[in-house]
Amino acid sequence: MSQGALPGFRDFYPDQLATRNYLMLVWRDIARRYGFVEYDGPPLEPLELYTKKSGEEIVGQLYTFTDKGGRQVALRPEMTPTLARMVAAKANAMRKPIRWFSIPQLFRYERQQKGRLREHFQLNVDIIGESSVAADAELLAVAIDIMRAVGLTSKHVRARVSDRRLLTSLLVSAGVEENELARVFAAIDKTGREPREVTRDKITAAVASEDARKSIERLLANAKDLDALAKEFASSPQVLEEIARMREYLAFLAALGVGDWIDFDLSIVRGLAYYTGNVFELFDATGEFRAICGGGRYDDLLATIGGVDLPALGFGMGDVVLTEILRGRNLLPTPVLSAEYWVAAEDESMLSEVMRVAGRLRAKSRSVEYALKPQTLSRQLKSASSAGVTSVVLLRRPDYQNGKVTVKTMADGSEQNVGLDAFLDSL
RNA sequence: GUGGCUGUAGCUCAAUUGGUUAGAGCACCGGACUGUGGCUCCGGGGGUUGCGGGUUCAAUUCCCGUCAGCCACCCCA
Repeated sequence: MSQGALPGFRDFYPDQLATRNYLMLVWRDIARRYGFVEYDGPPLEPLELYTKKSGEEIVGQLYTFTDKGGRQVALRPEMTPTLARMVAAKANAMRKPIRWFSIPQLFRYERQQKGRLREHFQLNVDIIGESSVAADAELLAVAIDIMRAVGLTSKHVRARVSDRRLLTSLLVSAGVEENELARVFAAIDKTGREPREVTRDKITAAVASEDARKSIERLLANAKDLDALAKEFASSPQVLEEIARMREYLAFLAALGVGDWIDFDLSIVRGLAYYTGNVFELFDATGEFRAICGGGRYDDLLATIGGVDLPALGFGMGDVVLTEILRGRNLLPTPVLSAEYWVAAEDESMLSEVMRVAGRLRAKSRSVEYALKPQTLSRQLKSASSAGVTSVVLLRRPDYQNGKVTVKTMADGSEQNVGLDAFLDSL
């Protein structure tokens, strides 16, 4: 075997690149429909851009090196810090809310596995400078509309939504102490993926109060039932306020036409520490794939990174998992990699005439191939056929001298003798 | 970082209890069907059996290591 790409990195052969381009086309189109504009930043950033937010431990998962100027640099593992910097630099000058999206290639030095490589392309969609619930609904609608655009339905994909403010108010109301919250969050985040006993053990370890633990049990039992939670914890005004916010969010999502994709699920917490409010994930309904997309509100992050205090929310959607799902469901379009026309000549000495005709077709924006070496007509047609062109423009010496060519449609073999000029004008 | 499974041509797979120059289909290139493709037939290129050691008269086949891939854990994009 010859050596391939580095582990976790991909070679994109033409058909694979066509798939990637297709996805990006959809991403750009849907983002555009929602009024988002595209930006980009450098793939290489100062290391401290990432350590400032996440601490030193993240360095182990970054591609880092010292450049020739002695700077510590890293290949970007996520886009948000770059976004924060760019927005912060011109925050005052920009109309709010800012609706930006980007499709960066991101890098992470980790053991690769299904749906997760060391490099991927990720759509990032962010709204900055708007704290209203409508913004949260708008953001999630973008992600769901992308699912629709690639042919997935609400049966295939579910959006699970929650809100850390709601979860926090519920836990506080249940009697969990401030300093216990983080560990309870972590335990709840894993609820769907590990046995109930493990979750219970973790909560027992994290929470001192017996009563609080019992409340958490009831809370988890009703994690997908907003009405039940409202009833159960009706004594807390804080909880009721948060539930009202969630109801408004769900109502807005319905108004945006994506209501049937949504499942309320309090156990969605998301690993990233910087989420402050609404959080959501998009999952394949069969559960055999990783999350397609994840995001939420991070109102404090811009102040931390960029030094500008603006509320913000966003999501990331990677190309790897989405491509796997679409391939599994046979929803990837067959890429068209063939030229439209093949110019052939009956007479092997007519190569320069072939070139002239090819040139005129190309000037008409048509994609054209022809045999680069002298070949029999039989061979040329064989090549044209295997190249997959839809039509062959055939030159015969006497006809061509009279300005005529034969246009052959490969699908049915039909031929038409036409004037070259008229044919070109018809394109 | 931990553990399990796997590794033969570009792809999908063969190769009798370890036994002679590792085969086939598809793909690719070319020829024939005497200058209009898709069919058919013929031929060709392409493998130090992932790599490195070991056991053996003999290793694709057994053992060890290593690399890579897949899966799970960890962690998250």
